[in-house]
Amino acid sequence: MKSVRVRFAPSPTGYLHVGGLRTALYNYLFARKNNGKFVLRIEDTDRSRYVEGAVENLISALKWCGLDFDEGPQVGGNFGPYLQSQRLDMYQKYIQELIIRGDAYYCFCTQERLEELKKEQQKQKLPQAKYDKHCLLLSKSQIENNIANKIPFVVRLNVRPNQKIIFDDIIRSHVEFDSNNVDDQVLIKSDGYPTYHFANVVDDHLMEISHVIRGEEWLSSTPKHVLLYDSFGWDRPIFAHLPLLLNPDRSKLSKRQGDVAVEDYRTKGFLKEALVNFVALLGWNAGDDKEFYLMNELIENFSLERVNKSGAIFDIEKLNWLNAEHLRKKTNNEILTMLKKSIQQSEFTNQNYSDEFLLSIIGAMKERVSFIKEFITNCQYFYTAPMEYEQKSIEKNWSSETPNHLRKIRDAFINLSNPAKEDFELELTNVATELNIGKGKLIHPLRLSISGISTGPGVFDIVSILGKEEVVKRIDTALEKIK
RNA sequence: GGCGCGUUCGUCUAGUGGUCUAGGACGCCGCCCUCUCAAGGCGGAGAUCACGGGUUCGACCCCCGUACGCGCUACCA
Repeated sequence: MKSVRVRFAPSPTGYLHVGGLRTALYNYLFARKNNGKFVLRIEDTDRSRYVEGAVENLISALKWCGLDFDEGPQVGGNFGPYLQSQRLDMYQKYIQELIIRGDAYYCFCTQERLEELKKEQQKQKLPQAKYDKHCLLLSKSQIENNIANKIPFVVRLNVRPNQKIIFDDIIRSHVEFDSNNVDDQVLIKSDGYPTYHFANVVDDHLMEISHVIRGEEWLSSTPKHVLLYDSFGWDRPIFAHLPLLLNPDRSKLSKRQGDVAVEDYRTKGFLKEALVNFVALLGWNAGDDKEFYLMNELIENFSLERVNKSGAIFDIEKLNWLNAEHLRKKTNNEILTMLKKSIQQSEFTNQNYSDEFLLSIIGAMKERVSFIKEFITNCQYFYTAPMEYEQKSIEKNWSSETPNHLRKIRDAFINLSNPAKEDFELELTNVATELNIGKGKLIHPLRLSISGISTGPGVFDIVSILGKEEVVKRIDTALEKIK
């Protein structure tokens, strides 16, 4: 069997789209699973759409996601260059072959004539607007003359009528087109650059790509590519056209309806593990109930045969859940590193917290957060004393007796030397017994006093993390502030 | 309009002719645990398997048609 070589071939229009990420990921998984090569090729044949820095962005987004490629820009390889704009001479060479063979031809039609043609065809209600092969009739000398006179031209694919174009697709199985419905696609543009359709075929062949795994939007133009392979006498790669990623309204996933760039999710605080896991499951599953995957598990289990046919809506709720799942699977030390980074970007950037302190927060909050930043936002009281107290909790838990109760707790705490969590709890239990009231009557006001809110880890966890001095101080403050 | 592809709970999906009175997950609701909030456990609501015809003893699964959705229809990818 031919060795597996796949490619991700984005055009450098700015950023890595999550749909692009999924295409890249499936290519990557397929390559790794089959001990093949994953190559990155940049499809920059449209000079008008080129965005400065886009290639670098693409590569860094790919890398962030953990998709390292074996060949491509920056890393090189034996099949380069990997930027199509640097392969122009190769396209020239191959287009000549096609022209000589009559499978492609020069076309000197002006934009105006083309537009008129289209208008006319629409007026006649022709089933489809196609180029009319007008320039196919040009004689050799006319062509030479035009070229000599520097009349702009394109080169078109010469599609022969009344042919069935049939190809197989791993995901869609058998697909059939009638050549009468295939337009004489422009292969070389008037600026000398190839179109996607031509460059893609030449490059995939030259780069010995074994499997073309790409989005469904390419399915309709695959007959053109097949015609090209056949004309050159090249082996066709195995095709696999992936279902599209959709907006909540089922249209093709786009900006406007939320974030589409991998970078957006990164800055929002999503873990790369969660994004990759989530995107992998959009259109693929192993056939069992497993939903939590690490990259190596995806590689182990992935197969193109189990990719779905229908488009999938990008549902952020499930991504959130997966993010929490992945976060909980991380070690506290891994989280510590991320938390420190997050603190640097927060209002507490100037504070100096010990690793030990932060680690104890992580231990207390790990089950209660979905995002790293929530280790700060969901429990600000660990970083700064409460400025205000949740009104609802005051109404519910604060009575005229409460100040006296709290004073007793404070006095009990203050005498403790080097107390552990259990010591605080014991003292509070004693006070409750002495007062002949339930512990809850003490716990809730205590929680409110030291945290300002009514939710969070066990109150004794908070107390021991904050420490005796700080807790006593906060109780005093609360006694003053809460009337 | 033409061509192509698709259609199972709100969403992601399992399902390859009898095991489906359709399973799981997210989300939602309830209960348990409990000092709160989570996490966890248990349970619930939620899909006439787009619709209509076939084929078959039997169809979510096979065939045909219809509807709807999406994609392509560029000298963009």
